[in-house]
Amino acid sequence: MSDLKITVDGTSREVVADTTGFNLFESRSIVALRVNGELRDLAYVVADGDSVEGVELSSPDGLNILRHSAAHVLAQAVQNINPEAKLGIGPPIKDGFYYDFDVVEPFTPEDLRKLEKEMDRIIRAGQRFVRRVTNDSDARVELSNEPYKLELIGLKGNTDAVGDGAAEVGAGELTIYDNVNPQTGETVWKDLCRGPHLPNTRMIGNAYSLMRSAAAYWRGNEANKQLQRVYGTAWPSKDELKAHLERLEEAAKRDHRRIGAELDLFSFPEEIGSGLAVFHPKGGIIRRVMEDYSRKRHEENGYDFVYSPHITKSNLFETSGHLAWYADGMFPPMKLDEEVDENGIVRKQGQDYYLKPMNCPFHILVYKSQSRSYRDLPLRMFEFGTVYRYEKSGVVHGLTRVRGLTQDDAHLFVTQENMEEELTSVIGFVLGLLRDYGLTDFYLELSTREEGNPKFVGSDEIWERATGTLSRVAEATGLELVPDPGGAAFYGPKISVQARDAIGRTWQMSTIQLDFNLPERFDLEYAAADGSLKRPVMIHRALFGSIERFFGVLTEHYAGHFPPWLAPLQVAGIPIADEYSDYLHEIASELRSKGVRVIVDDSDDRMQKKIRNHTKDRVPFMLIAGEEDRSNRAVSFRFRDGSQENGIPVEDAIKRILSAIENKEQV
RNA sequence: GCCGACUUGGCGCAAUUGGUAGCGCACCGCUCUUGUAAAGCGGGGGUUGUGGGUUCGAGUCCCAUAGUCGGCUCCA
Repeated sequence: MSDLKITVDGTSREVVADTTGFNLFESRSIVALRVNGELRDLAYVVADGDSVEGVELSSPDGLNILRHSAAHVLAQAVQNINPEAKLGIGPPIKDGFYYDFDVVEPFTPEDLRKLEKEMDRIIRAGQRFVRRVTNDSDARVELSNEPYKLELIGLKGNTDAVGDGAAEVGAGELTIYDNVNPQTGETVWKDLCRGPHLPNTRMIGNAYSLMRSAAAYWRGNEANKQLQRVYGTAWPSKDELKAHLERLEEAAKRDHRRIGAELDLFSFPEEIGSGLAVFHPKGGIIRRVMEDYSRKRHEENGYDFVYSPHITKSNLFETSGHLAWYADGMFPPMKLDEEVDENGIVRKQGQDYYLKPMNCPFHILVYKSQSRSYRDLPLRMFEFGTVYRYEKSGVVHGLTRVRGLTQDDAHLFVTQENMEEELTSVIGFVLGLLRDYGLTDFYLELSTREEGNPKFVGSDEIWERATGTLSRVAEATGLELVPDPGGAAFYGPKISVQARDAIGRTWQMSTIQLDFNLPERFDLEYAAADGSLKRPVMIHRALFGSIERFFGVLTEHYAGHFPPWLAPLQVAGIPIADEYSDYLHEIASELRSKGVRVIVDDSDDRMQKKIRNHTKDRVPFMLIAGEEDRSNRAVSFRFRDGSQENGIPVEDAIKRILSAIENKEQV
């Protein structure tokens, strides 16, 4: 028997024929192989010249294999319980997996529990995952009862069309995985699948859980039938599963909708309508401080402040093109009917008025209100512009997806020559301001046009120039740059700033869009130095995106522990007993005279109760005073995290508070 | 928009098979008041999202509608 020369984890080895991954790796944490760059089952029989690496269960590839194998077990469990269920696809996803099924009755929570029991049984049975190569025609016969799998076979090789189904029918050979009973050798279940899988079901272990079920369109297309999707999570160990569930719990505690109610910041009265928020006094303070600071910074950076109405006749959005592309996303028009006199003469023309979904056309009209010269440019118009968008009922979500929102919107009119310079300064401005609000970890996304999609208007040449400019500017920041093909607005490409919050989630924040299209549609001009008329370029940018959304993101980022400069109540004075109220009131008036938001809690509650109340309210500074403090003209700090500093001289305490506010420090 | 679940006093929750709506917190009143996350007693407040229907009788069943939640699709 001739020896084969292979490389194992970078080291050359000679092995006998029919050697498999099982022979090469003893560690049970190796669950699959990477052979010449391709993932394979451990049962793969090595060939001469192969370069083989072991895939650790806890590696990203290993976790995907674990989760995808768990998805197969789920599918088997579903079909064991309901043989009529037809299989969709079942890929691994972040933290888990899902599998789609065509079933008559949607899954209930009780169904999920039953399915977990059945999965346990399958896992304990230690079924082997056995790869079998097949071909289109054989597979079609074998899977004649699985219409969705048949459809995928038809798409094989067309990676774009397969989409999430790549786990089933990726490039290369068509394969079926048989689940084999290790005792009898009998195939108990099978699924069209590219693999690889764990060697057997037992290795899935018990660190998995079915999380929820929901409907999902077949192959992600709204025009297709909805299948029932079951989501699960799976981990190498019970501890990791527990940690994951705790992370979900932590995220739920930070949910801005929950904190918004707890801290009395905002609400969505049913009487007003879905996606329409009211800000309560405490939320109002945070919002006003956010806005005030933004105004100040815009003023310092050469922006002009403009104002525009909330409604407009339809022609404005016809010219801009928004009505043609986004009429569905706009509130329907207010129709003013034509009035005709008794002779049939039109006395008053009929008109459609729309709530504005965008501010740009209004700013354009300001631009057009006079002849512009190159000396006027760049012209930077800023507005807290309130817009209304008819978001589909199913997508409205807290403050992050609403139907009425206020954008911190600006439109910059620049010459082609200074466009790049202006973009560079805008992005610096944006990042600096976001940092002031406490977000510090960013990356950029460059959204570009999708070739051939008619949604994108304007010439190829213009798109290339705009995209090239944005990309140079983005690269110059030194931040990580992620491409987003097809993500551009219909009128131009954009850079968006993505921020990571305190628990590592990313949020799309600011967008900066370059637009050659609207200036053309509105026939914008300026007189160049040589006297000729030229077309300016527009830059659209919103820094918060929408104030509502930014408010929501900051709430989750801080988990309601807003830094003192934003906190609705900055200082709460808590006397040990009634007798010390006056002393605290004295300190409070001094703070108040310096603009600090402060109260003294002289309610009937015990001091312990007051500490509890103001801690729950996330008040950054609690000032406690009793005899000891008063006689030393001092005060004791207590902070939201329970820590304390006692006997601080009043003057120092005041300085400390003022400086934290002034410097936007977190405490 | 689609699929599913949910909707009980300000908030969080209870109400066996359809049979007179309860609790905690909060609120109001009184009493109490010294050191770091809930003092005690008493009181008021809901007809169960809204509109229909079934029934002798509905918070509990049916239909519609609004809103919320979880997904899918979408996000200028």
